[in-house]
Amino acid sequence: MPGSIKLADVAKLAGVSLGTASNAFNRPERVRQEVREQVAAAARKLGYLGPDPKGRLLMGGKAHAIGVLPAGEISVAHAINSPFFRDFMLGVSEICDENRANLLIVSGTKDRKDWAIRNALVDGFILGHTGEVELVSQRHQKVPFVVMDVDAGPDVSSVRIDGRTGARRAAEHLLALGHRRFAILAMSRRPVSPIWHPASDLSRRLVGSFPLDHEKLLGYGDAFEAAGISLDNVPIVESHPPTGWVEAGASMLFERAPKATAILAMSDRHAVAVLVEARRRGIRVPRDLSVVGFDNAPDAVTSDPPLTTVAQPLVEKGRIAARIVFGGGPPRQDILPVELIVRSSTSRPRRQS
Amino acid sequence: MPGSIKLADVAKLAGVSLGTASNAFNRPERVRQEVREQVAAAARKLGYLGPDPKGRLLMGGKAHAIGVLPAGEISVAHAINSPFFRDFMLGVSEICDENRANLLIVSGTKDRKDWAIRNALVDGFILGHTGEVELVSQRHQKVPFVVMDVDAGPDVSSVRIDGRTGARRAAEHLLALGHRRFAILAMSRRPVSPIWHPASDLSRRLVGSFPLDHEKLLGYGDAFEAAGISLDNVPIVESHPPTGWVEAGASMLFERAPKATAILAMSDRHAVAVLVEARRRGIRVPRDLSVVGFDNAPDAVTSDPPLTTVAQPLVEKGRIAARIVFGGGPPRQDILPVELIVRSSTSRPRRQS
DNA sequence: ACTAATTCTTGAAGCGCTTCAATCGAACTA
DNA sequence: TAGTTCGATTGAAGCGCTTCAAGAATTAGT
Repeated sequence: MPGSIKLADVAKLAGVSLGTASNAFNRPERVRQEVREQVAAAARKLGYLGPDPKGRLLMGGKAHAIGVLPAGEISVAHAINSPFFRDFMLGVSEICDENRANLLIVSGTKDRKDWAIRNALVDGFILGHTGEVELVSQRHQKVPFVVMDVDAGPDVSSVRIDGRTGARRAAEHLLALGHRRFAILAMSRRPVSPIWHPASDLSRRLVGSFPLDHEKLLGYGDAFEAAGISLDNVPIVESHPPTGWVEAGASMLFERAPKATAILAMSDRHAVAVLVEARRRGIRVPRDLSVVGFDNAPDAVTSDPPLTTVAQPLVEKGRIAARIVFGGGPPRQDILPVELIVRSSTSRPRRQS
Repeated sequence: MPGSIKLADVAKLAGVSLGTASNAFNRPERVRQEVREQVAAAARKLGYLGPDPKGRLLMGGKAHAIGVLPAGEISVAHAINSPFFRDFMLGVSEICDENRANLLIVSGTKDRKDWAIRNALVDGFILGHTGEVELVSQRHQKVPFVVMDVDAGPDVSSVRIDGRTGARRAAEHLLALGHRRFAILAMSRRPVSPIWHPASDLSRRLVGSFPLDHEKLLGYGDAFEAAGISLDNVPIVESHPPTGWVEAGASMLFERAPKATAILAMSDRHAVAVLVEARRRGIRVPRDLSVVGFDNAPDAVTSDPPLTTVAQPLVEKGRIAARIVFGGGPPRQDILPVELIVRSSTSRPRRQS
């Protein structure tokens, strides 16, 4: 509404100065009771609901909100739809509640994120693992922020997990069960259709991945190597969960790597896709095929069969990240532990090798 | 950072006026290429990332975000955890993405909501069905808003469902199957332990409910009446889902209304709690007990057995609400259709009456 | 070459509020 | 009564940016 009442109007009607009116609202104790009531009365009469936050903000005020940018180029809708994100946000929102702050979810492609980082009205940011460009620009921002799942150096707070160890545990588990023929369903962070990587130089393997995804690959490799298997001989399919192409990725895996007895999936979302696709093809898990996921997202428990997976403390991760943003202390780098959780999607292979 | 660079600094270094510098960023076409580059260069040199949104905001700018206040007194964490809310938010976020806006989730108790409504930096609000006090104060706000699931009169936009009809369909379905002994697990919006309503005056039945919940009660009543049953003789337990007391509510229902052959649950969350509690007690659904939910939230499909429920178009509801906020047209009141979906949680009662 | 029509820039006036040094008054000494 | 105190007000100076009328520079028109 144009010409809406402002604090000045209230002050005038109450017969006090602007400053006093402001105090009446924000520091009542500094204003005589009588005057306070006059101001309140004037406000009521004019239908004034209190100082406009826009004005307050400018003068060094807080926005009472922190922003979260999900990882990768995904929409808010996709983010909310992801069990991983949801658990993470649970932790974040818990701390927001504690700090009486709101939660702003920002999304979209890189361009849009850059824009958002500069324009969002928040007191701090939690950045889903994001490229260096954004990091650099962040440096100059005056709001605290934390990056997830990537080491951005000692000047930047980050919270991540030991992905390499986690992935190694997953592969070791399968090796211990006797598996020797593997396939990997890898994470892509870009919205493209599944990519088949038959056997090639490691460094050129994942095209749409983030550092964490590479770490996982290395972790699988660590375990393989100890067992005398070369990661370079393990087929890989890379696929992007939010767009729903992950089922196609699982399908591609079955088509092109039919001899694998065990599949290492870089997320539970990927693993569930394998489960679904396996059932569609009449392949029984874990009898005919073992599958191990990553994250221990909520759907790892509800899937059929429940997933053997590498658990990361998603909720706690959210809490820590949010605390860092609110706390605003010196930069710190947290690395959270991971843990293999064995459920029912893995077993010995039917016939050795 | 105190003393951080501002637009004025950039302007000075570039040797142009403040106004021109502003235009260089916001309306590049109005500035000569050469000058534009000077400004850009100056900005780069100073590490200036573009106009601070706080300043922009004041001069009638947009916050590029809309706020969502979940219904009832719940935390952001609880809200995110609710499948109902998630589906709804999916629709909202879709429209936010379209409008390149962010999504602010506000939560908490009434006090905090009032505060948030006045202070959140957003261009509009979606209010989970909320009491009149908040409505009234909203009237004076200058941002567009829409209320969910409650008719707030012709001056206020609202989106709701025909809860009464939906509830009637649910009860009619059970009646048609031959059920005569019912119990209702009702919705409470307040974080209190379950409340037992044996048989009393209708108007005093639900203590922590919202209008929609009352509508549902009336809908059940409509069906009962047509079958010669009085709603007043149907036992009711009222419970609050977010706090986890809903399982206790289901349990209370089994304790105090052991003879019911069918349970009408006001949400799928309630219905699932009944399912869980039934299994715990060795009561088989639908053989020994029929259960019908409400909402058709995601978990209605994944529950065991899948729920017979009254579907409401949750995602679409979110879309419509968000469009109203962004569209900002004249107030409108939408009523969305509901539809009974029969799955496997209902069947004929084992022995008549 | 000179005026008319354009395109660019400028400077100043806010946007709505908070802050803070300075002022005012009244209650309190001595 | 004059001199202190101390809390309650005031007034003006911003916060960082956008806007807009008005002026300057450039281009077009004849």
